[in-house]
Parts: sequence; C-alpha cells; structure tokens
Amino acid sequence: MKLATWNVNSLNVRLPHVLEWLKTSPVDALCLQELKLEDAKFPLEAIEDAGYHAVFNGQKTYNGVAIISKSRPEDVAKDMSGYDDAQKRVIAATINGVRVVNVYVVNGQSLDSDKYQYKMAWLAALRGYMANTIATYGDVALLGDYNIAPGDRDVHDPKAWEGQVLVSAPEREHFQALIDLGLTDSFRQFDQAEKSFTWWDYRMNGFKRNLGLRIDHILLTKALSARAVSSMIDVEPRKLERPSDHTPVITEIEN
DNA sequence: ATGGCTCGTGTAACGAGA
Repeated sequence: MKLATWNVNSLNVRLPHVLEWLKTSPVDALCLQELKLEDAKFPLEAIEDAGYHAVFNGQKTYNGVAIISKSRPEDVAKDMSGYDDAQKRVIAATINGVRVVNVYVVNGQSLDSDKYQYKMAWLAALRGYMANTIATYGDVALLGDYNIAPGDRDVHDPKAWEGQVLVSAPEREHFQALIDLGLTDSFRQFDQAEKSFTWWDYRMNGFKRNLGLRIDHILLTKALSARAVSSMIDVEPRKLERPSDHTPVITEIEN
C-alpha cells in the first residue's frame, strides 16, 4: 500500500492540484494538512467523485486535517484524546489494517514565542498519544507536517538555521522521542539525494534555489518499516501555478 | 535591512505560516 502526506496550505485553493495529483499518483491514503476550512465547506463531493473516501477535522482559517483513502476508513478518531486543544491538528483512522495518524504539528513561530511553548507541550502530548496508539493498534503510520527538520542534512543551510524554530535542539529531541517509541523515519530507510526537502519558502525564489527544509515525514512502526519498499518526495506539484509551499511525500509498503 | 510570498478575512491591511 502507498501512504502519502501533503500540507496543501488551503484546500480551497489547492483542490485542483490534489485531484490531479491523485490521478497521476494513486495512493491508498493521503493525509492532508492546513485545510483552512470548516467541515461544512469540505469538498467531499469532488473527492468522492474522484473515487475516494474522506474524513476530516477542520476549522475556519487555520489548521485542519483530512485523510483521503481508497478504502473506507474505520475507527475514525479526531484530536488527541485526553489533550484539550481548540486547534484542529489530528485525525486518525484505520485503513487496510494500518492505523494511520495524520498530524499538523504546531509551527512555534520563534523560540521566544508563546507558540513555541505550545509546540513543546503539544509534542509531549503527541508522544503519549502515540504510545497509546501503538499499544492499541500495533501497526501504526504517523504522517504529517511535523514542523521539525530532524537533522542538519534536512536543512539547506544548517549554519543559517542553527538554533531557529523548526531545527532547535528541543524540537529535535521531541522528534527523537517519537523515534524512541519504536518508529522509523521511512524516508531515511532508502538512499536519497542530498538536499532533499519538502518545503520551500515562497519568497526569494526558494524553490528554484532549493532553499528548503525536510519537515514532512512518514514514520512507521517496526513491522511496517520492515515491509517498506520505497519512499520519495514528489517535487512536481511545487512547480505548478499557485503551488502549496509544501510538496507530497510517499512511502510504499509491500503487502 | 527582521523584509522577501501566499493565504484567509473581508474588501484594507494584518496575522500566520516556516
């Protein structure tokens, strides 16, 4: 099965890109982040007309996550149970026997921001939520926009970014804490080109100059990672008119 | 130089993103 994640930065604007991408890159589950629309405005018909199911957890203007899947999603859960959060950043469902967890991790803005404190607390909650999820379901895939570049090779200019939000040591420790639950960064299971990124700033011709970060990830529990056969970043959607600033990541798992 | 684009809101200019 193929699992993918894509921060679309407004599903209103990006719906044509998503539908076109699904045609050329059919996947079993596509996790979307930053829908920026409330559930009543989710384009369910268009996605169903394309032959997919969708479950979603949206809010107006900010955040919002969805799972689009070929087979019917089972046991859908929104938000992290036990963690009170007004922001819609989590949705999970079981698809073909795999527990798919889709997260839009807090950005954090800057290390001296209240939002960074929120990010730290949120990531601590995610660790607990994932520990429970793994204990309950076994085979778990954690996909999403983590807003963390795990290592310096995931940053176009590590010196320029040193200590900044998205790369700071406390954020990387939170990423490692997820790995320590028994998860594997599926992208790094395979040989990859140097300077492989999933996000580029809209400004300063960031994409053309490949001034990017790898902050979107697909983590797999051990048995799933043992079945992974490929993982890749698809930069093509970033070349379109009015692209998202993020681009999809896909991991394939053999049955 | 703390900007640079893009989005939603709402119909000007600002907050947020990363």
